[in-house]
Amino acid sequence: MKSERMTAGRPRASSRGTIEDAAAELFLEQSYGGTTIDEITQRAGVSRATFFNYFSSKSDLLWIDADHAIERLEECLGAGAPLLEAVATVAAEVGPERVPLAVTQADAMGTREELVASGLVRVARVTALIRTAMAAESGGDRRALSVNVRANAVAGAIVAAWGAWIVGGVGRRGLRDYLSDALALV
Amino acid sequence: MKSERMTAGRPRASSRGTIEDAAAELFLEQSYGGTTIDEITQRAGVSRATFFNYFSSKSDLLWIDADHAIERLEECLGAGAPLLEAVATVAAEVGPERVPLAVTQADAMGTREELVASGLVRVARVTALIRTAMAAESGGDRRALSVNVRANAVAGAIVAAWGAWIVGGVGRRGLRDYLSDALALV
DNA sequence: ATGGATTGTTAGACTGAGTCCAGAAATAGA
DNA sequence: TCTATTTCTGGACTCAGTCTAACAATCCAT
Repeated sequence: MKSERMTAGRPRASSRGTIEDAAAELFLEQSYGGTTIDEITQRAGVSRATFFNYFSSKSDLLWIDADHAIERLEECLGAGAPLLEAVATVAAEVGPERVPLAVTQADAMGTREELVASGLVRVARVTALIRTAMAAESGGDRRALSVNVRANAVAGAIVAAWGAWIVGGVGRRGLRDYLSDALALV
Repeated sequence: MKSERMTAGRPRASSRGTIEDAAAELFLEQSYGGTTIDEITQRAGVSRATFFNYFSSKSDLLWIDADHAIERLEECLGAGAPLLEAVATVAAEVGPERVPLAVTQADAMGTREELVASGLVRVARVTALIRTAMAAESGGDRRALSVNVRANAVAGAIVAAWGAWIVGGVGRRGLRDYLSDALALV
């Protein structure tokens, strides 16, 4: 299902990782807004068109780890795991090294609109996952007001916990502790 | 404080309203993604640069009414009104004609990403307002996890109620009814 | 080997959003 | 009339994102 080399065709160069590394360097040197896709691909030694073979937008680079976690959550839920268990499972996989680039860039650029918007798109995805999972568990309509309200509350708690974990205690406490605190409130 | 004509300077042409009207027409004719800012300003009989005198981005046009409501909420909260009362006050001012363009355009737009992102930016603003209001009322730290979780939940309930009001019952029930239902759940 | 078929990579042109700036136009007040 | 102030305009510019046709590297079948 993944990138198993089972078929013909030109093999991928190491493009994806190279691009990620080049971007991370440049963002630290010049900030997110100050670096262009051209610069990233030049440093990566790759053509500009290749960038869009691997990422659909520049801001995707900021959320690589978050997107990975969201995919994992989707997998767990798709495999039939109950909601809170799936959340806990994914949270356990998220180590302290997984602080997304977006956060380190947040200071350097104030609250840039594009950063906020690209991050919120991820929040919306998580919320959608939770909504369908909750509807499935409770047997209710996915579009019912009560389901929406509760899904928003749970998603909000997860995001708040994740944010607190990042700003406050990546080293001190695990993400799971923050999560259980937050989820206890809803 | 507002736009009281008290000082000198060239008076504004009716540009803002003209642009809004032209945009609304074109969005209905061609969809949001299918119309350019050039087309909007041409139909409005105004230069392209003028557009950015009145709006900071194309997607602002989709959220004019929502932004107005958010401003009102901010005013009420700034005047010292308690949170739930301020929300109710603003909700009472929102009539059925206030269904934002964004919603009518949701179908017509091929990729809804931009629409979602621009809408979520508004959600984030509301959440920020609620967070500071809640911190002020409870005397807690605005950055505390509990405050964040509860603010997210309340904001999520408001958004869910607003969405249900739009899709389900603009004509049948008032926004206030949906709001009280949703807020009762958190 | 030879020749597809398939997939990754590239160059280049193109669209459109958003920024910037210098200057013209329209007003109020001195 | 002159000046300060504000809006409006045209044009040039940067950059993200799309698209396409060609090129390169691989596998497989003949």
